[in-house]
Amino acid sequence: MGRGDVLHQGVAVKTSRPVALIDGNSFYCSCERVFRPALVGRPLIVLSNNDGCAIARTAEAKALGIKMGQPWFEIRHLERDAGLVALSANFELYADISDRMMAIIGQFGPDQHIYSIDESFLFVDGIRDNLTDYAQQMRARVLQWVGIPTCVGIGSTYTQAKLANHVAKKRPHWNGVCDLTAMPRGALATLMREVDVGNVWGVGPRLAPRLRELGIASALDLARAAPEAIAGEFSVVLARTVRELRGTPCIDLGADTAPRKQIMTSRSFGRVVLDQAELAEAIAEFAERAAHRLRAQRSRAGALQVFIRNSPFREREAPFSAATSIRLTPATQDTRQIVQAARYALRGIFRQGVRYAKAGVMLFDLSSVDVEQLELFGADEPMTGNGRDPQALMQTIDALNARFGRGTVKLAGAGLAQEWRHRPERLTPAYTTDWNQLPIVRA
DNA sequence: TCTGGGGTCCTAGGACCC
DNA sequence: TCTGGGGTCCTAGGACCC
Repeated sequence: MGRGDVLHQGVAVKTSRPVALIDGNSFYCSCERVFRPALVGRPLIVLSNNDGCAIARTAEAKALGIKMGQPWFEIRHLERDAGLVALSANFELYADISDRMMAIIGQFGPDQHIYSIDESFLFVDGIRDNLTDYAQQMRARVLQWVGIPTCVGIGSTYTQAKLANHVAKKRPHWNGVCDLTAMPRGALATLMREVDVGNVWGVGPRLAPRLRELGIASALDLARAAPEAIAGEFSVVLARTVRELRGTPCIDLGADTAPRKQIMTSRSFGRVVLDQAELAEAIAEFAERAAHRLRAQRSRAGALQVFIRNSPFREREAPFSAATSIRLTPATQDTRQIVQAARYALRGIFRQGVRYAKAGVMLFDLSSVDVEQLELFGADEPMTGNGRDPQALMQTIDALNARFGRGTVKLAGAGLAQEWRHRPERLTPAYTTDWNQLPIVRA
């Protein structure tokens, strides 16, 4: 337990502090609009990695009835019929704009928790201003400095802040900021009664119908349920949500610097893959990328999993999905060993005649490289500067790729043609991260 | 009919999040 | 014809131990 913690019914919880959740409106779409202002006011969506489905929609696109995750082929007629604009996801751009946005928000308080590419929690205790005014200053600065419109929700817990943010987004009269901590009890109850239980953070599409069957239909109903009963009927996780809705902090988001516990690289293919050799190329590529991300967080992997599958959407094909895990002993961060292990795993699960649509490699049992671990019965010597250090080769490859661009140096096994790879067709330039793609501004 | 009583560790799968 | 890619935590059940 740290400072500021208290014991609550035998459970350590944080004492309540007002916390704000700031997030970008239709974040990916807003990033695109920064560099193409002509898109402002038009219905716009950003498509998933495979140009497969909509993963971000502007208000105008939502008004056309486009759902989150809706397949592109179902809505592409709107391009012609309703002036819809669809762009391929430009994650390089979004990540860079996210960094800038988060840095600005961080100027408004020392205790910021970046939760996703477009969301961060910021503790706002000790602010002398009215919190709504403070949040409006934050929105104004983010909008002016990076061009991203945002909304802010403020509550006594993360779950309340999420609820407030949801309300701020949905109801224009809040003007983008909703502060639950400033509301009288009665007004808070009225507001929570109007929020569907399915919109509560932590209640997904499985739990919401089960809750409604029990007569728990709104956020208020859930807040008024007995946590013990909820824990029994559902889970301790949902019971925490109940307590959080009531204003008792129960969720610990952990440190932003904590390394990932698993690293996955997977892709749907641009076309059907039948051939084992081609599948092996893709697996090698995924393993190489996963290994790179592994080294970036200074970890080793103690195990690896490979999975392959056909499309779950093709009804005339029997569903096929196969996966296998193998141990990496000793744990490694060497691309060559990881690729070799992944190829070996593939040989164990490959089946001829399947029309493969997707594959992936997952690394887990991760441990820090900063803790030296030798194999108990192995002949390993500690890796010192004797010129044969495998880590040195990996560092050199990573450094070359960092300097000259991803894929400059890679293992031959990943293939050069990569016909399985999907080529995005509607990709905007890397406006902010590539000298050759900087937008030209004429005075 | 009756068939111990704890523990721990691991894994697969389910729920959620963005 | 065409349907994303990451992550987290928790639970239940089996293997195994004494």
